[in-house]
Amino acid sequence: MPDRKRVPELPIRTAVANEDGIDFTLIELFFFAYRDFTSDPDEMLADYGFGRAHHRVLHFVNRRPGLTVAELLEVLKITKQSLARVLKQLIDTDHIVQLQGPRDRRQRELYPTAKGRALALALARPQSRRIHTALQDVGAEGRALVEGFLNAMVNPELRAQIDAPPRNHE
Amino acid sequence: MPDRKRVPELPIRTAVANEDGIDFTLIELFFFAYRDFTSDPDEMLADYGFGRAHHRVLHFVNRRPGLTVAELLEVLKITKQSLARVLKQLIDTDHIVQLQGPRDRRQRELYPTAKGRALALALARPQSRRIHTALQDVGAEGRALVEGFLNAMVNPELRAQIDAPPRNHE
DNA sequence: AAAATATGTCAGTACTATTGACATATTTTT
DNA sequence: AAAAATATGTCAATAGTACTGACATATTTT
Repeated sequence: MPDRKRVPELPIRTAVANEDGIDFTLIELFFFAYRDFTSDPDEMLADYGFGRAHHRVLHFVNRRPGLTVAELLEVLKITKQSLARVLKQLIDTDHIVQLQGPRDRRQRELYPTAKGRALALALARPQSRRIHTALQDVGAEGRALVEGFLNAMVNPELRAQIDAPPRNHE
Repeated sequence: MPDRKRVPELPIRTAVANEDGIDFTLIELFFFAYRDFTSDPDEMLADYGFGRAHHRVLHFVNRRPGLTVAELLEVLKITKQSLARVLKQLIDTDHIVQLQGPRDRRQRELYPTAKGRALALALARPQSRRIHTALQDVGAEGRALVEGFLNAMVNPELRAQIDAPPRNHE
């Protein structure tokens, strides 16, 4: 009868490389790049008692002023319960205002205030600077290519949403 | 005497574009790209009762077998209390084993098991496929450029860490 | 008038992260 | 040899972001 006690599994001492056609290099780089990309605004947000979720809401409300709560949930892919606390805080602190929908009065259109616009720009500034620097390192023709790459990384179903150009409202 | 009651802030109805030299397009794309990039493994991990943190630990232990707990904390930039639960679960489920450091017996070297290696590869597969497809859309010469871009997005202090090629241990 | 929709809210839970405090084993310094 | 520093582990409390499920209200559609 075999030993049913716990046999320690054997350690594998060889590193995974880019084997099996798996691109570990870019997987890892993407992780580091995104982490550092979000680190600058994260630090600034802490001063307001805000987190990354507030940034995202603020970003999209500034990009698509007048979007409804439902549209925002759709873009962010979160539930309304998750949004509730964050949105309430942004409204209470006068970064965002809600207006009753003109056609459908059940809807709440979301707009940034001057304060909310200013914060969104302040948060985006270091991120944009980082991107700009990274693109310089890569040559001028790189921008279109990087944009194409990032775009192709997004699920196809969602691309329509993204391509929708930010519009001014009413 | 001015009204001290709450005056509703005025809504701004114009969308932020890529004004002030701020690259909102790429900021937004980077957000969507990373979200979808992590969505495939996230779904798989749910089947194990694991989260994204488990994935990251598994990834780096497979990439740098034999790294110590302190080295792992340094790479992930989290605290040992955050790591504790996740690492314990991975050890209890035989995805990772700990060996006493040969030189310094206080250290715990972390190694993947066959099971842990298999899971790491399974999680990386859809991510790699996504990257591969995105690169195809962008042309063959694009890969080096994308790698350069992502690399330049990382904080310079950390680049040494990344460039350290995954090594086989002992 | 009834059903569907848009929003808001309450309650409970999970995951990942934090800080602070303390314990143990081991190595380094004095 | 004793003291200090280091590597790891663990306990407790807290925060931020997310989830599901349930229910309430106002409004629009059927």
